[in-house]
Amino acid sequence: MAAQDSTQSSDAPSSDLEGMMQLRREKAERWKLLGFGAFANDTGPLHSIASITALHEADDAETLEKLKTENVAYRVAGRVMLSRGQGKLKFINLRDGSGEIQLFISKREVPDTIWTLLDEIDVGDIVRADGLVMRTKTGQLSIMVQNLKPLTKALRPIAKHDGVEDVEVRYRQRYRDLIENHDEVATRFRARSLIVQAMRDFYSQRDFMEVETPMLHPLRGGATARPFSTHHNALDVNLYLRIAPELYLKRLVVGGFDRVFEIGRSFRNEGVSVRHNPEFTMLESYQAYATYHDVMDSTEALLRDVDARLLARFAAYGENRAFTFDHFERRTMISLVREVVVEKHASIGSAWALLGGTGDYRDAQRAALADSSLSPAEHSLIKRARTAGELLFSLYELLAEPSLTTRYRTPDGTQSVPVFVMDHPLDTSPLARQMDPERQREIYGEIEVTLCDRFELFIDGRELCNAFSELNDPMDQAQRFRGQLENRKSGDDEAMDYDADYIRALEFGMPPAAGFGIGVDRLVMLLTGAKSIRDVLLFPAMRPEGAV
RNA sequence: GGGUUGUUAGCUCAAUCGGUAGAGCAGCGGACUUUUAAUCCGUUGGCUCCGGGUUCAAGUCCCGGACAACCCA
Repeated sequence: MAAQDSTQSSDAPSSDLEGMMQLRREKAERWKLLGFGAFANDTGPLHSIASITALHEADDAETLEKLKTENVAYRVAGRVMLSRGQGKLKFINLRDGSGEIQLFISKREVPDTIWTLLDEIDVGDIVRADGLVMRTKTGQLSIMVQNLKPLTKALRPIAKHDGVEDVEVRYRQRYRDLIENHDEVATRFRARSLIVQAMRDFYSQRDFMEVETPMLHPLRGGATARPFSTHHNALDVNLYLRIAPELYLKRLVVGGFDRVFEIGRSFRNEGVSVRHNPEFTMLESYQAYATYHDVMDSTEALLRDVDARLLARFAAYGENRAFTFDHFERRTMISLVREVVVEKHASIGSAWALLGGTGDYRDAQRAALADSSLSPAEHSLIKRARTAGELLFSLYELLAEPSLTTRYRTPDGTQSVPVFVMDHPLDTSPLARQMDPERQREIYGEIEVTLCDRFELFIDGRELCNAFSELNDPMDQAQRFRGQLENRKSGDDEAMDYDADYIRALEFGMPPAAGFGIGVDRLVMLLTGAKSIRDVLLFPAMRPEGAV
């Protein structure tokens, strides 16, 4: 080929990264010599690849031959993912946002300029092609190219298979991860988008209104967690990034929006792990004139509905599930603790009337501290309990919660069954409504712990949802806020602030209501089988990169 | 915070007891008109994560650091 003698000007090595990039820059220059821009943008209207394959996947070669004579032409654009030559033929796998199709290029069928141009097209480049649909001898649906226009030169090489595995590169350079590990990664983020859309639809269909409340908060509230701090210069005020939208959403319920929900980011200034990212997405909903039992029902409906929508589009995520949505267990926290204590920690059980023994929570606390099957760290958490409720909660977290997955399974033992854990101690739930004392007496008899109308949902070892009937008594709420301040004084830096405006809102009267929160990232992890939260966040938090 | 493991070509990975840093793919040159990770011939490419040390000799051993994964708290 005569052109090459004059154009192979580079003496850079053709194989290290800098050499490859240099060669690609030179190829971009040659696009210009052939009359094309290296970064053109006038593509005109295009057909999506998926629409073409959907339309013609059933057509046999003969039918397509006929279409060819009728000049049914298509114009597509996308990234060159694979390319192979066969003498005067060239095959290119082209991918756009909708799918992939093969381009069939014959020297006979394209202008000479285009045939020459093909030498300057690399895997990774973005091109536009015009042509007719056809089937190759082997039956592969293809576009027989009549014209080709290069659109964007990729200066960096991509791996055509064996995509990058290093998780650090995958998270930092997500664009590259999406290209090279397309099937796994792009599919999972499409699934995430669908899941969020399905949740939105679920609430919209039930007459919930979607709202957006502030992310910059003057006070810490709505959850117990360490916040990020920032400063507003013009107002000269310190602000926190929200740790939860809860208190603002309930102000809206006061204002008469009986059903609201918000999907959005919250921020917690804590460590990163496979289950934690400093910014994460929650959905919170509030429904006036409902109780936490109503919300349990709608939670089951939500999860089944969202999952059905997901599997209708991405069936593969339904295979080999570690959990089921066919059946949900509802268990009280006290019964869960009793179960475990009776089986494995009899000394604690016999020490506390609540769990079937004789004494009060201090006796149980002493028994737990003497229980040598518990680790020093577990002992220190138990030691910290200052009330019967706090001790119950600690025992639940330490003894009952870890075994939910193994304890509650389908009859054949293959899948874990979701468990609603109900009726938490009041003193660990500063925004929840106290259980009606008569009702508590009916269910539990005379017990040492004051309970509230709350549940958390656990699925396959993960806490997914948190919900309660809302506390709407302003005097009670004010007292709980004061309790939080006491906790702060005694060293709890996750305690909430006293929110006087929220109390004022409650003084105008909030209808009885139930609220609900679900971790969207964790739900996506669960439904798509992701092991790390970083696999469901497009750009997970990373330590800043050194030199690029 | 502690422990374990890892970091070698653009990508995926080798390298025995401390003894010349390799392969496949990608790239580059060539052949090929129905390929599917095409094939065939030829070929280029390395600050072995960074900094010290031991040694005639270090990807390999020692010390320190960066980053990551996993486990524990």
